[in-house]
Amino acid sequence: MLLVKDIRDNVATMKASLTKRGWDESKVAILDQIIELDDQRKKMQTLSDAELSKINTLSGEIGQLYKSGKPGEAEALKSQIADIKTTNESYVSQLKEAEEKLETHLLSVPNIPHESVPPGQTEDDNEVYKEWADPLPELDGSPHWDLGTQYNILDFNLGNKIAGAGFPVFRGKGSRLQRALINFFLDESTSAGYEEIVPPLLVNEDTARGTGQLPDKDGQMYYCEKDDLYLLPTAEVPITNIHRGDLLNEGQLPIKLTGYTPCFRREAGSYGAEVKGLNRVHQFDKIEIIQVTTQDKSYETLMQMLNHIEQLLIKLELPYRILRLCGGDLGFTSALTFDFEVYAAAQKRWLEVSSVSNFETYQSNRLKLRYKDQSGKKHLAHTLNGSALALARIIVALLENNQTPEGIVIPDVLRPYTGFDIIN
RNA sequence: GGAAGAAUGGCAGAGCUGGUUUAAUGCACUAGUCUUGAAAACUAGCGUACGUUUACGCGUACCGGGGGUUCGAAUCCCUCUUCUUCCGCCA
Repeated sequence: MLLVKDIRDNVATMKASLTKRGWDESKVAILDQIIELDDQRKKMQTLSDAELSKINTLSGEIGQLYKSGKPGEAEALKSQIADIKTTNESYVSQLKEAEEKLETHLLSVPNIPHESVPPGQTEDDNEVYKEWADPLPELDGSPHWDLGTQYNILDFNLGNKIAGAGFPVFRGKGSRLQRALINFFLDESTSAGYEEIVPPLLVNEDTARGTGQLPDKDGQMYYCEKDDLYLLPTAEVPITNIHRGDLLNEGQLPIKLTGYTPCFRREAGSYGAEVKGLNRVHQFDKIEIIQVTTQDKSYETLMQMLNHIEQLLIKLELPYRILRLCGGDLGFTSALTFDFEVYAAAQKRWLEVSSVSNFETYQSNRLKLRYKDQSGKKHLAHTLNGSALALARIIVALLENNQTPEGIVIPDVLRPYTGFDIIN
């Protein structure tokens, strides 16, 4: 959520930046409405406060009058208060109305794109930030869904039977590969200084609101109505909320957290090759890295995280490229996002395996996550997160790219974790 | 799942038979005095948010969350949440 103060100070530049998300003149006018609503809110609060102040003063006098045995005069003051209350009720209802509208308006405005974000509507307009320099692997191998069946490591029909489409079952060496990747990624995170967290997999409404999944992505989360809990779509949600409401000292920053969780996504409306096999599923495993930083360090931190993720792909020996998302493809809450894609050689397509974002103060404003600088002044923190990495599609690339007539070759770096060097 | 009790500022802990509570007191913290320095002692300061003011300041709200009674609520009532203790169940 944006801050009204920032909107007031930078209306013109914010409007210009929002056009990168494809917002036109009529849409950016909401910023003017927000300022007007805030004016209204302030006006009504001032009026209401004045009435409440009168009531407080008179109530004190009534107390004194009763004490000094003048109940008659006290009664007279009571009737005065009744009138003041009537006046105040009108102010309060106008105040509440302005506050509610202001909140609704603010929630409907996405984060302001960073200056480096390219304009554009769709993923085709994303900027290739780093291209894969070597030639891409060329092979006439099987797609991963066939390999999964061939080696009996991945079973989609079984998933259908137990849960439904989009819930794959791993077995045997497939399961072990999964566990190996989780442990490898977590070890890499923790040795880079991230504290490992095992969070709850179900979260309450306040938590989902804190990181911005609510109200924006309501339909994407699984929801347990009886208990009013949401299955998490990403570990970002519970882990970033660890510091919701906190006032930290600058010395405690940066806070670096990591965690492995399954992720649950309802993911409406796609078809064909896009969702075939493991390309898009309702449940997948992901290791997330999260940082909370001071305002001046966050972009430096973003590049650090980008580098961390890049090293993982290099160690796994997978062809990858890095995209800088254009305004139209940028997530609602993000100011700047880089996507990592790996090349799946059999499908001959790029698959997104990581997304690294700087949310600046957009999340911390809702989270009320602040820090005190050395002079004691309070600032909203900057929050960042990235996948390091998402498993399902990494497995796709490993299976498809590393297939040989003898079997699927496991990259060196994973062998201590799998305990085998080939799946056959 | 059942019963009883509890939730107050960074921490501890009064207030809880409704009206100088602008939430006592202690600890912690910050600044100063003293000291070669430190400790101790002493003095002063010390919650959050919103509004208002050039500024000093002033106003309003906040005692787990929400609602109610009242001229007036930390205090009374309702409700939800969490914690503690006991019982039941259980990996």
